[in-house]
Amino acid sequence: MRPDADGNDGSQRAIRDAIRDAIVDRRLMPGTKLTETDVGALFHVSRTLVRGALQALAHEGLVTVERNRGAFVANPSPGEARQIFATRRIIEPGILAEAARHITPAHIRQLRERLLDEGRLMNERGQSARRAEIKASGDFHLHIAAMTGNAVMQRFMDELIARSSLVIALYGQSTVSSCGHTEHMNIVDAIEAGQIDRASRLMVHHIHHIEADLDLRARRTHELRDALLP
Amino acid sequence: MRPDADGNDGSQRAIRDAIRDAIVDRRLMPGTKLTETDVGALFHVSRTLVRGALQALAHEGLVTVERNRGAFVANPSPGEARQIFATRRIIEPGILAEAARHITPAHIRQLRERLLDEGRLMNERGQSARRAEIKASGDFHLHIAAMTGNAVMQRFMDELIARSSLVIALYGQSTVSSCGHTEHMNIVDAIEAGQIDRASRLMVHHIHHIEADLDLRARRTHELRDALLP
DNA sequence: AAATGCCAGATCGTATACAATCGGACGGCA
DNA sequence: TGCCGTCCGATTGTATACGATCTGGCATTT
Repeated sequence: MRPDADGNDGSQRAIRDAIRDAIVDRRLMPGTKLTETDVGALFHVSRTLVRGALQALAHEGLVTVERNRGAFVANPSPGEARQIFATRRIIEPGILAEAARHITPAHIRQLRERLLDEGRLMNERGQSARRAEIKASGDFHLHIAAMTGNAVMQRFMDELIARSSLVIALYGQSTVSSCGHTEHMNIVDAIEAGQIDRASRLMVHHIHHIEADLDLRARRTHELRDALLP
Repeated sequence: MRPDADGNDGSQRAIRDAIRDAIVDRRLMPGTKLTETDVGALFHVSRTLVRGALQALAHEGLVTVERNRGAFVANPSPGEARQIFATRRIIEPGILAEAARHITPAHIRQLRERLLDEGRLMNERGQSARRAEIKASGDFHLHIAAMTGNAVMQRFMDELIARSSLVIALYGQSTVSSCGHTEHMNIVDAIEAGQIDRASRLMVHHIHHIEADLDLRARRTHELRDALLP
């Protein structure tokens, strides 16, 4: 089911995924220049493949490309961040309802296992634990999307979650809100109880809470260029 | 080579847009091979730019790329078509609600003007009129999405509408349903009356009707390759 | 000293070159 | 005749070459 319909073989795909992971994991800071030659040297490939990967990432919104200047790790503005979460609030309740129609007890079990891992991560401290926590939190939403069996939707969600992770890493307060985990649990409970409406409402609130835990007022840019130019 | 009078990075974008329009307008039949050299010759550019454009279109789902075989105009399966419309049914009611919060009388007037054009096209016969009608119908949905002021959402809708147009061109019956136009009018009426819930319901039904007017049972492929391989 | 003009290095945009792969045609063989 | 293996042209995948453009520093001017 995954013979790469994109047609891109390992090389370009591998580069794209590696950079994406690095961005989402925040090992690459927003605004970082992604020089084609340098990236190519790291992966032992030519600029051609790197360019392809960067263009794909630009399409996903994780990288911005400026003509004759190059590619940079995306530095989403607060406005962009709000749009991302607004989009999620529109889409995800619908996804939940659709997923509920296809759900099996096995799926529920899978979700609960995820939640256990999530809970474990929550109790750890440190950078890497926090990163893992952000990732796990996103995976929860992706797993629900996967249950719809709708590949189109799933691709949209992939993009939204990746960009959300970037935004959270950027604007998240150091005091991580621990309510996300319990909210996930509540959502699964509601799904299992067949209370889809309630689950959808919980999901909307949950996304609201994620956004509310960010500090979107102060723009954390020291790059005047993209602070002044739109 | 030529400093493209467009001013911006016109070359690759121009090629991509030209091919996209051709696909959505159905001047390029699904399954048509898009040989890099040939396309490049048409636009007087090298394969490099063509490849970029084709990869971008592949990302949008309008083109499929098979490794070592090349790019083809997408030939969406009935299953894919259903996923596209299912996604629209999930997203568009939410878009409608969001758009309603930003709407002004000027917007309503714009929508009504669109509808007049649509009505005019409906009364004409012939291939090109039908194509224009499909396009106008999609534009209606895109305009509503634009009113949300949410660029993320808008990009998703761009993709969904483009793919929908392709699907309609592929699987649409020759007897075009004329109810789409009146449904659009009813939706605008509901929005103007402030009955957002009703408008959303109408929108869902409308999308259902569009899908119901397709013949998604018989796969119209004579390409055994992609009929047999998943 | 501040501002301006100019040059050089770095980096990108595009074209082209070369290698890898595929698909069809041709011819041998049962 | 029909089938199968082999070869060749066509097309793609990747790398490299070369001109265009930007950036930053240095020298010159006021």
